[in-house]
Parts: sequence; structure tokens; C-alpha cells
Amino acid sequence: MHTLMIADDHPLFRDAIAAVIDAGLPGSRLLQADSLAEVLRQAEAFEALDLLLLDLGLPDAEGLSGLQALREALPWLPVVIVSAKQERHTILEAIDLGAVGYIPKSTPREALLAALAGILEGRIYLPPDIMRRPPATRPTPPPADLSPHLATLTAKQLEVLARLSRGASNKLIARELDIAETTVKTHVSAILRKLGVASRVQAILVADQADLATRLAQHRQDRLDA
Amino acid sequence: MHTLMIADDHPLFRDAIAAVIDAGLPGSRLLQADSLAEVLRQAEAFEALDLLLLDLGLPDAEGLSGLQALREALPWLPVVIVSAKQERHTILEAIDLGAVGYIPKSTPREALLAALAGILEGRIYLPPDIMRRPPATRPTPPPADLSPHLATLTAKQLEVLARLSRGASNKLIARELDIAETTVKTHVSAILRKLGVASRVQAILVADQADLATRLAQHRQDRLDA
DNA sequence: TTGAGCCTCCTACCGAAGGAGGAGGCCCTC
DNA sequence: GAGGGCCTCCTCCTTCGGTAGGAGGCTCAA
Repeated sequence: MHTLMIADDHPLFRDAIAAVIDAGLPGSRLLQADSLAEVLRQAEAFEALDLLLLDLGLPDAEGLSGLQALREALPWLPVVIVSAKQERHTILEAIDLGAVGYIPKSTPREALLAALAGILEGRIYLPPDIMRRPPATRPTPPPADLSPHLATLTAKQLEVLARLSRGASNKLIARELDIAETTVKTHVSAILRKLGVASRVQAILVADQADLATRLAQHRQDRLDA
Repeated sequence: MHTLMIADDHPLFRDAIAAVIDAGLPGSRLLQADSLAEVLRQAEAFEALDLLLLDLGLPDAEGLSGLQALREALPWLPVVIVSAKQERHTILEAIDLGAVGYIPKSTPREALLAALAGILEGRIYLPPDIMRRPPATRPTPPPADLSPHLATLTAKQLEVLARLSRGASNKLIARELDIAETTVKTHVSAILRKLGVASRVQAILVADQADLATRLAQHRQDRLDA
């Protein structure tokens, strides 16, 4: 027997959700709220609240700021977002802010009930259909867009860059690679020029944005293959 | 009947996982790999692969870069991270990169099996114990665990560190904060001393490991609250 | 009121970083 | 065999980064 609260400013939607829960999770007690203020007010009265279903469009809590405020005010209260928004980014941000789940309003009732049941048992729910297909639209940009530059680095330059990324000084790199420090400087200069940056720090930022490790492994692999 | 692959460079750990899966998900076919290269090689042979259990410590794929590379190379392959790391930040980043789940190595075997079963049915798994308590326990542990040092930085020092992390020079930081370059140097020196490192580059590495952004937001929030 | 902590700025000094330019050796390709 | 690319190393020079030490002003708490 659980106590749930539905926070949404559309009475019709609240009723619809309530009907689904009544049918699917019989015996649950249901509270309703149409604003963040109302949530806070009622939550103080009902200590035994198990879960809040929070819409992201409340009049006094636009977007995720409402969730953030709630997490600060009532950290003990598990909150699941119920929203029409379906962006991966929003979903992850909600989880980052401490939501225990994110349910798109387009979710069919069976899936919704299963999600709520899982959450009440302590699990986290994310919409699989949205979360399981990100790379479809993103695979190309990182390698191609972020740094066509990295591809132009020679093997030795990549080795040097890898050590730069670990915070090594020119002197240390020289020792590690068993070459002169002046040679290291030559490599570093070439790296900076190719990456179009002005300092080793910026080179590092470019490098790990462009996933240096992968590229390095690739390079080493190529060498082994050859 | 599913086909799973375990990618971890520790044979003992692979065997341990294999044993758990054998017992808990009987009939599953299990493949093993000790490097990212090996995963790619085998994945081409076994088209019917249903799930990859990926460790974050592979020799040729440090951290999440390996996941990213995998998602690009084999977007159709569902990947669940199995790692000793337990930072919320890492977990969310993994999901953002398209992982279908994140299982800490400390997860008890029953929970592990349940997680895998859920994932094979199309759900997303996040460790509830970690994800469900951010505001309550998060303020303390990161400061305490990852770097007791960062907590000792003053507000101004954090501002400077944030700019260091963007690759800014002392001169630029001075302009941005509208203070003298010598003052910036004073701050930088203090930061290096407190973090126990020898150069700005290393300070940056410590900073982003310890989730500087979060801490900075926290600090700014505190200031607003006051 | 005194002191502690922080921010500010300074001088002086030194080593690290980076640019410019040149040079020899190696390997590969045309 | 003549070039091109890469790695190696050098000198000379400038700028940047970082330390040491001192000093004044501020706020807050004892």
C-alpha cells in the first residue's frame, strides 16, 4: 500500500493518471496538486508519501527548476518526472537532479504501470525507446567535427600528446620517450600548430574532447597490424 | 537464449561474472574479451550478440572513451558498463553515451542478474542505491573521497580553477576577473599547493576528476542563499 | 580590540614553455 | 637518385608559469 501524489496543472490529466493507477496499482492512496506550492504544503501533512509524479509544466515551477527546488526542500521524497518532453538531454538532467525516473506522457498505460511499480520497489526508470538509440544521430559529429586536426598528428606526436594529457612536463616526456627535451618541444610545437591552439593546456582539452585514447589505441593497433 | 560478451582485462573477474550468469541465466552463450580490439574482432564474427558487459579499465580503452568508440563502431550493440567506479557523474555520462545500463562491481549477484535480465528485456538499469540519494549524500562524499583538497579551496580560488580548466592563461584570467595578473598567480600557487600538484595542467586533471562544475555551482548557490 | 583568514598587489627571481631557424639521418616513393 | 615526410637534435630568444616574501585592506568572530 503506497501513497502517491500527482502534481500537474491539468485536472483532466491528473484524473487520467489517477484512473490508470487506481486500476493498475489497487489500494494505492492518491493525492493531487496543481502547483509546486501545493505539493510542498501537502507533503508536510502526509509524511508517508512514497512517490511524487511531477509534471514539468507547473505554473510556479517551469521546467527542471521545480524539480531542483523540490529536491532541496524535500530530499527524502522520491520524484518521478512525467512530461511531454522527450529529449535525452532533459531526461538525463532530471536524473542528475535526483529524479528516480522519467516517464514520457506518451507512454502506454501498461508500461507506465510497470515503470511505477519498479520505481516503488526501488529501481530507476528511464524510457528505453528514447534512451537506447542515441548514437544514430550523433556518431559522426564527434570524430569529424570536433577535430579533423587530431587525425593529422603523427604517431610520435600522439605519444607526446598522450603524455601531455597526463600532465607531464616536457622534461618528463623526454625521459619517458628517451629523447631530448628539445625534440619534445619540437613535437609539442607541431601539435599546437596542428590543433590550432596556443598552449599545452588547450591541446589537452581538445585531445580529450576528441577522445585521444581511442585514437591512440587505433594507431598502436595499426602499427601491430602492419 | 541470449549471447553475451564480457570485456574485462582481468581473467578472474571475467570468470566470476561468467559463473554468475551461467547459474542465473542458464542457456546463455558467453563470449569473453580482454581488450577493445578483441571485442571489435569478435563482434564481427558473432552478429547475434545481444549484450556487451564492458569494464572501464581496458588497456586500450581507458574510461568512457572505450564506450564512445564502441558506440561509433557498433551502434547496434547494447552495452552495459560494469565498473568499480561509482560516481554519479560517470554513470550519467555512460548513459548519455548510449549505454543501456551501469552496474557497479560491488553489486550483489542477485541484483546483478535482475539488472541483466531487465536489460535483455529492453529496460535501462541504473544502480538505485547510488542514483537515489544525490542531494542527501552527494555534498559530502565527493569532497571527502575524490579530493579532500578541493573542499579547502576558497570561492575565488574555485573561480580561478574553473578558468584554468578552460585553458585560460593567467593574463586572460586576470582580465576576466578584473584583478592583477600577480593576484592570479597568487591564487594559482595556492591552488597548486592545496591540491598537492606541481603544475596547472595537473590541477586541471584533479579538478575535472572531482567534478569541479558541481562544486562551483554549489558554491555559487551557497552565496545566493546567504 | 586583536587576530585569523581572505583578497589584493607588489618585487625579484628562476625554470618551463614555446617560437624561429637550421641541420643531419632515415625511409619511402616517384 | 631526388625529393618529401618524419624524427632527431641544436642554438637563441621571448614569454609564461610559478615560488618566495612582503604588505595593505577587508570582514568576521573571539
